[in-house]
Amino acid sequence: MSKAAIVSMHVIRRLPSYYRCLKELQKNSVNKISSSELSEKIGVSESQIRQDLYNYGNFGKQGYGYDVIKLYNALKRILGLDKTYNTIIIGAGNLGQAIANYTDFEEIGFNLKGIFDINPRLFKIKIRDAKIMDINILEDFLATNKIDIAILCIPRDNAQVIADRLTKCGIKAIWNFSPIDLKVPDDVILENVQLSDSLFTLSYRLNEDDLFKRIKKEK
Amino acid sequence: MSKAAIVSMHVIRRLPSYYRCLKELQKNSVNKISSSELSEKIGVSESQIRQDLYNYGNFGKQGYGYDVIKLYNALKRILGLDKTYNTIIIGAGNLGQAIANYTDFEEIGFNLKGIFDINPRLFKIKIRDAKIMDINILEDFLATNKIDIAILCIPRDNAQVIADRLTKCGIKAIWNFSPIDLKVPDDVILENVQLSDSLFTLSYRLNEDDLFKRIKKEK
DNA sequence: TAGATTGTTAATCGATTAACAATC
DNA sequence: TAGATTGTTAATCGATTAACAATC
Repeated sequence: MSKAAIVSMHVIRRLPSYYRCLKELQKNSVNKISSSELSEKIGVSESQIRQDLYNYGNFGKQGYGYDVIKLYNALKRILGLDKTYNTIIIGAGNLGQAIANYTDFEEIGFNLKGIFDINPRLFKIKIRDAKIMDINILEDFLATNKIDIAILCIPRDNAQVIADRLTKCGIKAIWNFSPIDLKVPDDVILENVQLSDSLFTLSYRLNEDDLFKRIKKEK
Repeated sequence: MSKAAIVSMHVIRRLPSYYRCLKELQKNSVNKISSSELSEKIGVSESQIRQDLYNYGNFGKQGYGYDVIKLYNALKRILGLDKTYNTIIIGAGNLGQAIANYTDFEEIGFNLKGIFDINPRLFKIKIRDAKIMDINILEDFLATNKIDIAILCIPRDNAQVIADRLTKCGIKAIWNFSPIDLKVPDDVILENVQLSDSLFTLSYRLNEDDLFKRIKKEK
């Protein structure tokens, strides 16, 4: 089991798109927005937007709507984006390197402190400010560096073993790109990005009409 | 709007983890599995597994359970993984290149036919079998090559324009990695992988306890 | 004050779980 | 035949939508 959230995950997963929208509005110097205008932009009902925000407090004014800057800052705080986080990447393959190179995350406060791999040929290579290190020194590294988030980009087979080592060292959040349903302790936050699951969902939907035509015929 | 699915997306998004599990079982030469055993492995209730499968037909035997190979093949077919797909990647930045290099997708039938970018310095570079080409020839390329899925890995600002060009050329499925809520015609399938949204959800959850302590205090 | 829009409760809808008859 | 487990309907639970009082 992974840590359970207080608010429904349905709500939580909508917050980033609210945040993205408010960020854009703010950039465009819009001062004010109503839930019905937001609804149109984001594709979520206005009722749901108000209901979602209601979980966290009152950010609007009756008869007026929401002050863009105020709501933007509220969402930023709610999402924990007013803080910074130290991260490490496990696995310096294509995906690991791509994420290491993706400077957008750095800009918003996710600071990459190191990369780990088993391949000695990669050791001492630097990706931006982060060294690629031997996975064998993982425990030592974590004992002397305060890391908030471990980003797992390794093949399926080793993923659970590495996850166990990470949580044993006190890592409290794993961003998992390995195609496996990891088991982590109750107090650890696990966020999965299953690229292949996403791709399979796409191929499913490309075929759904045909599938049901075939199912109908077979009856 | 993007194309609506026949079966609930809740069900569809569980199918890949069923598929992954059955693939593993098959590899380990397990012959038989019951919904309650599957439930334990996947972390979904046995009732839900039976209910989900029920959408697509009857794959088990009363008093016995499911034949692993039979259910595996059924899921493969349901997910459309018994076919092959031609893909292109738009955007040869870090993420685009990482996906291009990710041979796992190729092995299961997603064949990369080309990569497009605006940066002339990248043209003619090959990533595995796929050339990086000028985005200006996108329309020509699509007129002469049957492409099933476009993988969008470009910055936010151009994403909608490129999506419009793709759908105008008859592309019926977009796997979108750009951090933007794209608008596509009703008959186009849009599958989003919002990496930053996923990371924001993670930072939210790292802070949720504190957040609610603060909210409580403010009352 | 009148109009607008939030905050918040109540009603509805849909997804999940429970139950059990069918049947291997 | 007895035991087990699916297929399938019914009951429950939770999420979304609707409604409207509060109030700017």
